[in-house]
Amino acid sequence: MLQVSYIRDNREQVLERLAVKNFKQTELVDKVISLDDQRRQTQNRLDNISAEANSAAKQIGELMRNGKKEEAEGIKAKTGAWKEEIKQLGEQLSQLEQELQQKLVLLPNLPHSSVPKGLTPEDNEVVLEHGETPALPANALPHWELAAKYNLIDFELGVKITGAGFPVYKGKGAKLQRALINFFLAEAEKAGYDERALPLLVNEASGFGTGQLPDKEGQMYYVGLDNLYLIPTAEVPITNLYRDVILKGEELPVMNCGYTPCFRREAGSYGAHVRGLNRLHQFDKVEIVQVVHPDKSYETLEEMSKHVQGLLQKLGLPYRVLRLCGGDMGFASALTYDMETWSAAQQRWLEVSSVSNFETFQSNRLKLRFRNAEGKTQLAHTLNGSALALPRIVATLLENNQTENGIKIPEVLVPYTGFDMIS
RNA sequence: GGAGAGAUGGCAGAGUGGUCGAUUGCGGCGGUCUUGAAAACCGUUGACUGUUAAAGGUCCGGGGGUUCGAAUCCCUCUCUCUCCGCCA
Repeated sequence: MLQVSYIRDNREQVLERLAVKNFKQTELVDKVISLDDQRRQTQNRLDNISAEANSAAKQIGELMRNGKKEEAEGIKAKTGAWKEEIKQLGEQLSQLEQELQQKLVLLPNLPHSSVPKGLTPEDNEVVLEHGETPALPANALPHWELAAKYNLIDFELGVKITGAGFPVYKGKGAKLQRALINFFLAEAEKAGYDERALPLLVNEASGFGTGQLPDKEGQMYYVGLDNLYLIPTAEVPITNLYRDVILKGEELPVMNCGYTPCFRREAGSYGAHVRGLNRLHQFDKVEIVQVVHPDKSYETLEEMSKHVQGLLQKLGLPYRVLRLCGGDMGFASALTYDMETWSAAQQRWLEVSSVSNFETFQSNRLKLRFRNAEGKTQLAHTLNGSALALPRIVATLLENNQTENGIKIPEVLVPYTGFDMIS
């Protein structure tokens, strides 16, 4: 959520930046400003009358105590008019505040100045490519066939238990999952992230804090009986740990990581591009989150991107880094890097991580502040990234590392899997 | 699922109609003392809004009501805790 004071002071710039994000409802900006004007005016009138009423009430109290009942009655008679007006202004005020809030949550975050213009994934900027595309044997298979051939994943069993998009991992397939999770967590810990094990169901306030609610509830599974949502990413519970918190300056940066399953409804997706592990309703992911000083957040974003790239390098996967264009970015993000690995058998790039700086967009919703050098409270910046999401990593690992004799496990994983070959 | 209790400042915990944004303790910060530290003592210490700065306004779980005046009385919702039951 953008800060109203910022919108007021930087109207032109806000409109310009929203255009980069391809945001059309620019009239909302002026609507917000005019609603805020009305809000301020009403607040001001209410404050003045309240001040009068307060002092009258005090006087009455004083007079009563001194036994001057008649004088007190005299003042009492004058208070009736205020009462009605205070009530009316109060109602107006909360009405205006509500309307303002409703408009405000519709505005996406402003993109950073380095964000390229553009509408579709084609307009994303390739920042770098790393690693060689592996040469596969002539009879190379896509991962879903490899998974069946080596008995690693059973998609049909998942359908029986739950439905499409909920695979069952078996044997070495299951072990590989566990190994990847442990490897990612160990790497995150080495990089300074403190692990959290988290609730997988969150309440409405948490959904609002990170920007999933309102408006994107269709992407989450909802447990209506208890009014809770299954998390689409660990970002939600981790970042919300700091909701309504004022951190000490020296507590920054906060660095947390966590492994969770993630649940996404992905309504309406179907077809070949979602086959196998390419897109699931439930998948495993290790997430990294940082809460940092506003001066440091872009430095931090680069550092987080480097961390994710380090993981891909250690796994020996060819990858590229994209700077997302305005049209392809998330609602809450100011700058996002996507990391994609090359899936050799499918001959396509698969997104395995997304690292974003939200600046104050989330912290404003979360009321996540820190005490700055002047001792005043200030909104902190929040960032997060996948480090990493498992299914597409598994897909590329299987495809890229297939040989005549089976699938080779990257050396760094062997201590975690206990085997170096799937055959 | 049944019964009961409760929700107040970073924490603990007073406050049952007026001078209460709120006693006190702990914690935090600053100081005195000390070679240094601890102890002791003194001072200070909520958030939001508003303003050049002030003044002023709002906030004692959320919403509504009574009253000139509500942390305090009434209604309602939500949440938490304890005991019993069930259970990993």
